[in-house]
Amino acid sequence: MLRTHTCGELRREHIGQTVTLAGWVHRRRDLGPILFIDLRDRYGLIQLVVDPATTPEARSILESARSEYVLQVTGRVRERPEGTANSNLATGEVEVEVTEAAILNAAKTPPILINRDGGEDEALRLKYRYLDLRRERMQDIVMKRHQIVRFIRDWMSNEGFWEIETPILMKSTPEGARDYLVPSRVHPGEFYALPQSPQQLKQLLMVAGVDKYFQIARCMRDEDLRADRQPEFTQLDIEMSFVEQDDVLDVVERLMTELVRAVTPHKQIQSPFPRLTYAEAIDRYGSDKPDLRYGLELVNIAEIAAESNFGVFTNALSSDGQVKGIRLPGCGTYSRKQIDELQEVARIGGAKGMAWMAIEADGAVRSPIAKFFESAQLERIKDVMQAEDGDLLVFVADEPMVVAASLDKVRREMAKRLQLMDKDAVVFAWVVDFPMFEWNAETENWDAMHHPFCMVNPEDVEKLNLNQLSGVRAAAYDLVANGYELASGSIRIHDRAIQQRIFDRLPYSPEEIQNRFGHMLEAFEYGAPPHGGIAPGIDRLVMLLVDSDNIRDVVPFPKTQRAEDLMMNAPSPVDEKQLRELGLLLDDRARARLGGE
RNA sequence: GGGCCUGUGGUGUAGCGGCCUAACAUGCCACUCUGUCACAGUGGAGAUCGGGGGUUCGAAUCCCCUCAGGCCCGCCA
Repeated sequence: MLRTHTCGELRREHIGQTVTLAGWVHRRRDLGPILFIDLRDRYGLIQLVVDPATTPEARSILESARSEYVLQVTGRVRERPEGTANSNLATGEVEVEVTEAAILNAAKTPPILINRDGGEDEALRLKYRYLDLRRERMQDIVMKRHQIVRFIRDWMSNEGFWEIETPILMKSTPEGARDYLVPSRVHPGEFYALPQSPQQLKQLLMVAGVDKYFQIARCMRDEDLRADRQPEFTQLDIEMSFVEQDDVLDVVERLMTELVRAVTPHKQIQSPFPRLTYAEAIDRYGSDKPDLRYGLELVNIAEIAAESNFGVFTNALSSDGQVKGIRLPGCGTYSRKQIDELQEVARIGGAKGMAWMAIEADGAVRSPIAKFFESAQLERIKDVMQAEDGDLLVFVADEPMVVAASLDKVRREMAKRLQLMDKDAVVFAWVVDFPMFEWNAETENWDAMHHPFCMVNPEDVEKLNLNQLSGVRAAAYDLVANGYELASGSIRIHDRAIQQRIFDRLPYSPEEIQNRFGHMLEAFEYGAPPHGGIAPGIDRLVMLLVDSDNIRDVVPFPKTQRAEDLMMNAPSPVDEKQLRELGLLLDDRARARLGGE
């Protein structure tokens, strides 16, 4: 070893010992003859003192040491002189008097400052990610992520789950997300797909009698990125046999509760987790992943709106639409400009406009649409929305999904502006009873909302038979927390007949079904146990627990919004020879692009 | 595919038609300094303002195109 101790571990009890340390120059304070260096490693900082009076040799070696140089030093740990202790440092009561020093490696001046946090253009941080990761904040996140994953592995193992690896080279499944494809050299013209999730394999493991499976599984989806979405991400993949919905929820609820208490004890969580149906979540919050740290619930004013003379409201209602509003406490003094900004927020959700009523301090209603309402109707609106003097009421009238999406956007934006989110609260909730089918306007077909192996709610089997697909609920559930979808799962179909009835409703021909799912259907004929599972997203969980609102913070080597790795420069062109081996040719568009660069 | 925001010495910002021969902070270099800890002090180097085109007597500043990063819509079973 090049060291006897780490920089962060030295304390009073080491006083008098001769130690050898290795680390990076965090900061250098040259007072002329005497030189102080803060030496840094993963474990912390320690102050080195280099005094030419006692060790002229070491002093001259370290003369050239600059930020981020890698040093090895030997010296005696001693108490700092009276009055010079630094209480900001864990090692602040001691220092190391250097007697021997070696520069293990010099360093160019780094493009980002390791000893100062953030602020740079993120592209620069990503290009020099190995430097960014040296910073205290990033090291804390990397460590926290390790602790979380380690806790999960131990906990799941103790509960009797087996961790089992599944292939990365998989079969393409055209439904769902776009696959990342890997060409086969042995079979030119054929492709593997990287897994979007180990969904089918974990179900097959249940058929195999594994009973309780988990995996810290990497998943890849070739879809566009968001602040909480990377093209590759990590899931805690779970599957269990002979279980019902409550059994799966119970496992995850206990895991999450114990995990948060163990790893981030400063976070407040409530237990048991509240449960909302999908319909209730959409109705009250306009979202299937509501942030329950604050209220600002959606209120239906259809009854009153229907009696008004406001055409936008009455027209929406007469064409199966809704009229809903949100009460924004204390925002009655919003200026025209502030309201316009909010309208822009509502438009992002698809609304064509946003009506508003400001309640003045004396209770009077100030609103461009007030003239379409009788004063008794205005009072009823104030009443159902529980409006108080000084509030602002905003309304959207449109088809239900647009009302939900717009008011969800407004609700989230206002929670931010009014600072209603408690940073140290993690409010988990279960969203249950998801619809089984989703109308796809583009293909004009019904798609499986979760996936086609998802169990139908037994109460809705009759609707399935009658082909009333919009009302069929699935035994599918999500775990949400602070406005994020944290996990998604379902009880699966183990009954071949019901499975067939689901496939009958989906836009697949018998040949397609055989081709895509034949192996699953065949497996299910050999005694598949009733089973179900769920998959919490590790990245989002870490985000939540380290107070980050960006997934790139919690992924050591993330990709940009255009799915590039700025450090490695991936993706990149490959040799003609590699393409030939795989039987691949670039088309004109691809060649023009590469030639033009 | 679309909307919005950002891009000025190494880094972060200011400047938003002529006062810019581009300012400030920090970092970097040199010198002084024996108890600092974001050391201090003095001096110095360093950017033609993401790139291209245009408008103008004059462009970092206005317009168009383009590149890069971000947020969002679509997409994400």
